[in-house]
Amino acid sequence: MGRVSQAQARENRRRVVDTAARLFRERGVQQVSVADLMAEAGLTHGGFYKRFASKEALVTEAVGQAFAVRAAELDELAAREDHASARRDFVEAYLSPEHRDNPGTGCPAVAFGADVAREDAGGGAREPYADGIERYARWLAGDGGEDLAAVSTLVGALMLARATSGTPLSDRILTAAKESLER
Amino acid sequence: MGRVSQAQARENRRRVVDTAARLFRERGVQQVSVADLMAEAGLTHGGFYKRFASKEALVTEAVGQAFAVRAAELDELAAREDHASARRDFVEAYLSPEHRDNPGTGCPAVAFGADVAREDAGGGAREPYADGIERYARWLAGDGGEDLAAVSTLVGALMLARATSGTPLSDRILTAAKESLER
DNA sequence: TGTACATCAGTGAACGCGCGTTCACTGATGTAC
DNA sequence: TGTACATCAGTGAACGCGCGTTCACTGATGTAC
Repeated sequence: MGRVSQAQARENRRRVVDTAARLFRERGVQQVSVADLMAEAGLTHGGFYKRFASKEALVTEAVGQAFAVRAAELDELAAREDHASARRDFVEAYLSPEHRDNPGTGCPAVAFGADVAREDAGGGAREPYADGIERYARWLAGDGGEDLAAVSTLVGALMLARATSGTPLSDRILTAAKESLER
Repeated sequence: MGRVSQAQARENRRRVVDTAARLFRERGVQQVSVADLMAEAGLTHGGFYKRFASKEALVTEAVGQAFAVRAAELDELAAREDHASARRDFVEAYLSPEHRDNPGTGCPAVAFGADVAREDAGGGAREPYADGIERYARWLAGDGGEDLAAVSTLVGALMLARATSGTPLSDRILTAAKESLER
């Protein structure tokens, strides 16, 4: 193939991170090989280590990227309507069957939770993860405080709904959490 | 070593399941090899397939076993005091730093959540998992109903506290969820 | 109760496979003049 | 502006390793008589 322009190289790298952010959330970090990932991004696996120090380094970037996209969505929602409406719309979308069934573009806190929890304390993904959670909590409170209980309810309900997906319990979890948060 | 008595064989099998229930929760299913597991149970890996159809089948048993132990603990707690006190004690213990820091003997809903969510809908672990969640929810309600929102808050807070463990945010999550559930 | 033998729990080496990572190579891009 | 050459993004084969699983074997247990 030969050398590729610097602009194209940057674009390729960006596409690898975006693809990782999606695939890691869909299947879990362990179930996505470097070769899978690169193929999905339209490249071969050999070049991976020209751009990333290791698979683990990519995980850190993918976590940061996924949270950054989410933060932008939250800001956009907040800009469009008053806080109470924005919060209601967000909770509604978060606890919807669509969100449950599409982890690839969904909440990084749920999708990366187990992986980050098992990473050693020194692992790089813990920092963007914690920042993302704080941001969720402040956004939900809306008054400068942080609503960490609401974040817990949202995240827990989505994880449980996914783990029980296919059983009638799954929808009941989403509904119960929604009612509890809109009270 | 030669043949071992039937009683000893049953005991060995039980120890493998118990060890799996602990190690899978501590490190995650993928990070525990069959050889690791058998060594930790004091056996060699070769005999594994005399007792289990596959590693996946053991996961299903380990999930069921972990939830069964938890259910027994809940029943014992409920037998000792009135529902309000039992619930308060349970929430307190569930959202403690000790529980956060000891996943091996802790809540299976959190430890197995990601693995069960990614298992195909036909996977065997989904059923014991969903049963375990229903049991939590009914126990927390105490009146014949089910408090799925409270389960979501508990599970979400524990997962987030583990993923942010080592940062000051982790303790704040536990405290916020506790206050929200004791209101 | 004692003996002979079949059973089978557990052993340890081996298998095939996929993974993360490395590396020599290609050839278009970027740059020095 | 045009030319010569150095750079380096991406390729594809190869590496070592660990994993889930299989299997021939050992020898104490269990049982038929």
